[in-house]
Amino acid sequence: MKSVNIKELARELKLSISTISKALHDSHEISAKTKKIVLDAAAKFNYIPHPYASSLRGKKSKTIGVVIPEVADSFFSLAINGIESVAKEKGYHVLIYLSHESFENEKNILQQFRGGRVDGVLISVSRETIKSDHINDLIADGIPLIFFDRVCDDVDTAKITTDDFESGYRAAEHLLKKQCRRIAFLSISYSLSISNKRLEGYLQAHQDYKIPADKKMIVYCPDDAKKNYTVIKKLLQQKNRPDAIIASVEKLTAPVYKACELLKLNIPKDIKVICFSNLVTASILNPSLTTITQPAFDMGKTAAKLLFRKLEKKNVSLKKENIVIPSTLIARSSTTG
Amino acid sequence: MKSVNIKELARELKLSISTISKALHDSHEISAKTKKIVLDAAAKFNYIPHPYASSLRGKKSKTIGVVIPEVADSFFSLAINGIESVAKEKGYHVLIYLSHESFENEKNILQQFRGGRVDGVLISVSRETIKSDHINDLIADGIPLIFFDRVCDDVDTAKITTDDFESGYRAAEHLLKKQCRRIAFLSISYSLSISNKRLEGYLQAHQDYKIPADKKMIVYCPDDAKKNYTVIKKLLQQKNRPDAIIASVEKLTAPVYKACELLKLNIPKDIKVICFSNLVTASILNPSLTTITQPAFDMGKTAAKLLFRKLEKKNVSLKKENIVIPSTLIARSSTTG
DNA sequence: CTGAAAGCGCTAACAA
DNA sequence: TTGTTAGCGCTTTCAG
Repeated sequence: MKSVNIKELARELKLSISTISKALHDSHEISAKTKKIVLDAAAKFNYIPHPYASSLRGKKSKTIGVVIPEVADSFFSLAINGIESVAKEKGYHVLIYLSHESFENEKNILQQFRGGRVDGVLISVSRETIKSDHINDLIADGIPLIFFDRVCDDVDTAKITTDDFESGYRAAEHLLKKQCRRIAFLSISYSLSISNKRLEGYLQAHQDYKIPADKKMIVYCPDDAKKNYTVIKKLLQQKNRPDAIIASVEKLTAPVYKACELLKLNIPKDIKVICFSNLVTASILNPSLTTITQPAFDMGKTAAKLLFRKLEKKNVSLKKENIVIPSTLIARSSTTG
Repeated sequence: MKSVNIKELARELKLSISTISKALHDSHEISAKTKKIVLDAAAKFNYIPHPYASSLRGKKSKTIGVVIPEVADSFFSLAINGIESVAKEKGYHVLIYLSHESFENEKNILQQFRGGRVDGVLISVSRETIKSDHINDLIADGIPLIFFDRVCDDVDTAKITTDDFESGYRAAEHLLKKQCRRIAFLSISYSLSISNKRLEGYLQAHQDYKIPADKKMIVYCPDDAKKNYTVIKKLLQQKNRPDAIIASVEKLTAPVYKACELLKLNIPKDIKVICFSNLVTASILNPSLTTITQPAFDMGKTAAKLLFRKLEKKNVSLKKENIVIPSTLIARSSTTG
């Protein structure tokens, strides 16, 4: 049956629109009897409030915006699951936007948010993002925004991250302890928080273990599977080739394995591999892959929870809020032996 | 700078609200000079129209709803990419809802859509969905809805699918030609369109090749990784165990590989495996996995394009519209030898 | 070419 | 306890 609006419902019941509205909101100024009549009729006539009318009136959209670089990635899809689980519980709706790793896209998306489409924003910035005016502008407009995973350090708002420095350290340490001496680090950005912190951890481990880190072992990979394959192949073909690889994101797993296969480099004998990854298939790869597994679902969930806390209570502050949820190194065959 | 609304902009320019609105919409009744003044001021004062006010007035939300069973799945995340690519081009926003394979959830989500939150819907139904009243109700309310991948056959609206029957056939044929005689088929639902069509193809191939298909080889897997593992283990432990497995969805890959590993069954020597999968890692699994790869991105893109065609021209009909985009069998080591 | 005014569907202050 | 009314921000007749 066609659904009906509040006006039609009022006409049907010969009650005023406001009585209906109040009854529907269980207002104390409405008698129990009337409430029941209204509720029954609402069900019967299939009344569904127009969300945008309420939003316009009430200045809240019951919608949050989520901005991520891409969705075809285990980390981000699991994070969405976490976000969705709490949004659903709170009766909120989730608008998802993909920056596709482009700063320009990200800027346009955030600009749109300033019109009132969303009550709050959860973002993991693009690999290109170095300026943060677009983010500060949004926050200045009164839209609460929380970073998860990929943050802008210079923006003073809540950040949900994992222990990137420590993870980078542990990854390098794991390999150094296995006597690797030329550990390549595959980064995806010169500016990205996660890349840099993971890299710093990697460097610190080298320092602590008194192994010099070769600048040539730090390689930047573009956002293009084929190009990455080429870059990695070149890295592995140089005369002083690495004896281990740390790939800082999941996307790099396949090109690394492929390149090793092509060059007949045995993992782990000729070269050891660790990836930052949430791939379910890590354990059934050939060979099974040692991973730094991030708490993707939890990070999304935590970010969303905090956002809703802010949305529900005006006086909650997001400033200086920094939650770090640790990642786990899971050792498998790609670094064994 | 704080963004401004149309009223403030009007006051600022000493023009009427309606003039501003018309100028912003490039109306022919406004002089070029005024248009320029308005546009400049809009940029300067950072005017962003309130989307919900426009929606309320114009009866269109510029938003589409996407309902999928889950997002942490290569097929669906790639389909989202396809959908998003055209939504972005059209200036539409994408609300994503997860049914988590629950009919109840799906029903609630669609019920919400009846209030005017979205202009159109793209859906891939849950594995539990057998009734389709919730879908017909929505369509009856005038919300265009298009199925992609998982459809309800009894609903007369557009459906974007892949060639499930043929894919099931090809998968079975591929294995039958390699002398497999006890091919297990791992299904995820008794009712789901994709499961049934793939299964029918599988059965047809058996018939064509004059190989009897054993009912015991058709196994239903729940939506739970651990339980699936158990189910598959049991399947492989029976005395007359299968010599091949067709897994009808990506999620089943890991449990199949794990179970084989545990039972020391060599893939492909002891048992061959094909999965319906869009996993990027298929080619680097141990052994590399023969897949039926679906045109996920294209399916999402095609579904979205058709929806927008409908949204843009009222006279487009979605009835009897059936687009089938073929899948590809990619033979790899899991079925070789 | 520009402006006044109605109204999209809803909520809430104020009246009755 | 119920009803009247104003107005959220915008678009769109209709007048001027």
